[in-house]
Amino acid sequence: MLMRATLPLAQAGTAPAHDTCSMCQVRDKALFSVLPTGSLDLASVSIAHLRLQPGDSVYRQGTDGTAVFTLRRGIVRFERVTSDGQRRIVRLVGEGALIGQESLLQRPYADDAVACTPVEVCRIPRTLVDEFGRQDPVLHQELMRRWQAALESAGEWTAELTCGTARRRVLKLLQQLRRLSPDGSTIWLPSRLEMSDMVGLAVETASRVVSRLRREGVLESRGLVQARLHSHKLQEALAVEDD
Amino acid sequence: MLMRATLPLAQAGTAPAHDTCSMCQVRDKALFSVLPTGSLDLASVSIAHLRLQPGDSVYRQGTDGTAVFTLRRGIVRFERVTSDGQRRIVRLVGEGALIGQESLLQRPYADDAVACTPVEVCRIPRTLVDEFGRQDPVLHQELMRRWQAALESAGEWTAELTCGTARRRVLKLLQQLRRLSPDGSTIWLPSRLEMSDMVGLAVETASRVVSRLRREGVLESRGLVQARLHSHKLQEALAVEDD
DNA sequence: CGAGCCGTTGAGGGGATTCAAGCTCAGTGG
DNA sequence: CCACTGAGCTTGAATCCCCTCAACGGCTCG
Repeated sequence: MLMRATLPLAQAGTAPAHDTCSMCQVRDKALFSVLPTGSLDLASVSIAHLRLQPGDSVYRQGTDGTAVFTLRRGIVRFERVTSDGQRRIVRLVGEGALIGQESLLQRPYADDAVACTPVEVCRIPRTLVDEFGRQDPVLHQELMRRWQAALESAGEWTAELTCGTARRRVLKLLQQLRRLSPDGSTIWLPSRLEMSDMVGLAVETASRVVSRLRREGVLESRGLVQARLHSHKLQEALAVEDD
Repeated sequence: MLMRATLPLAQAGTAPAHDTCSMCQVRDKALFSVLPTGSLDLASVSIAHLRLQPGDSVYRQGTDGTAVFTLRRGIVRFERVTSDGQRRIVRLVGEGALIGQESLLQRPYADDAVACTPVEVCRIPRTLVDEFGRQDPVLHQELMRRWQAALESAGEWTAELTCGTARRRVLKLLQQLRRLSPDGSTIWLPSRLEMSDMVGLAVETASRVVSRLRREGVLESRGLVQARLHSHKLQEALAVEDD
């Protein structure tokens, strides 16, 4: 539930973050990709590398944020509790995403950000972003791009995942999950409870739909949290559903 | 005080804005509120003031945007068409909002932006924002704040308006509409079709719920598109609904 | 090995949709 | 002046999809 170990990369058995920023695996997707490589030596010092297990929070809604996070690996969900006490998952993000941007505006975090899969994030202090921002205004441009991407993704979530039949919603969700998976065909398969909170259905309904999709060969379970997804069958099923 | 603007979008005048920017009625809410008053004389020249009727588009999804808009009066909705051909309204904004920010990133508009009520907007060319941004970096800060506000509002829309019973969704929608109304008790009452596209229900269901709320005294119609809303009864009804 | 969690499946009921018919109201033209 | 028309709102009846309640099996873990 709480943030697990704040393991620097050094303790995790790899080289210290110090010299890894400039050769980061998600370097080209990350926030600082717009900066010249040289700047990153400076950055590495104050950036912490964290690992989280599924269910761990990156941060909690309402907390005063002092850092943004770059998602290096895994999937993170944004969730909040509605006024009638239901949990709703309002968006998912994958590798390369920047999360907790509101902290740059000195606002409290708007949602809970929770690891869906094993996750690695880089914790970037707000002050560091401010500093780089003063030096190189192009960083602001990049930040705005991130915000816009988040906004568009939120719009699509609302439009595609919150209406239509149970079957269609789940199919659309699978489509989303495929986009978030680095691997093309193996996806993270959320628990039925998580799925139900994403698409606004009862747990049992989600289970029924998934079971049927499995029988139809759209999906093959690979353990509890992974599945092999047959994209063409998915598209077929969606095409039928969409008329 | 208010200027007459030309009706058709294409030939909307630029001239009259000249002396109004610095004494704009939404000056303190608008994007340029962060700039010193003096700067605005410059701004007024290229800013056009437009009037739109309900149903008119501010801009269309996919269009290459060259301008952002400040909403001076009225309510604007963002809508898109889902892959199965349904229209979905994903967010509403009211007075003082900045819309079409994606144009600042030279991205096409993400949704259709449509006037819900009679609307007045100021069309601000991208180049003008760029220019001010170079002069005064605080403008970027303000833009980011706007993006974050939009994102949070989108999150709440998804969380509160897309699940639960029909009655609860409509009640929550009324709550939103009250927030968007300058007047505390008289709100814009969307058509049943619009409501159904906002909360993801059938038109008939929306109609049934609204009729019942009217019988219960939560709502009193004032013509076709306006209603008097009894806030305390609304809160009561929501409290019951939320357990 | 029992407890607890999660997933699955069945049965039944309820809320929303669908289909359909009137209704009001504004605009139109005879 | 008023019938005619069409669009939007309302309401009824029947249907269906999803929710709720419930039972059961597999799995992990103490």
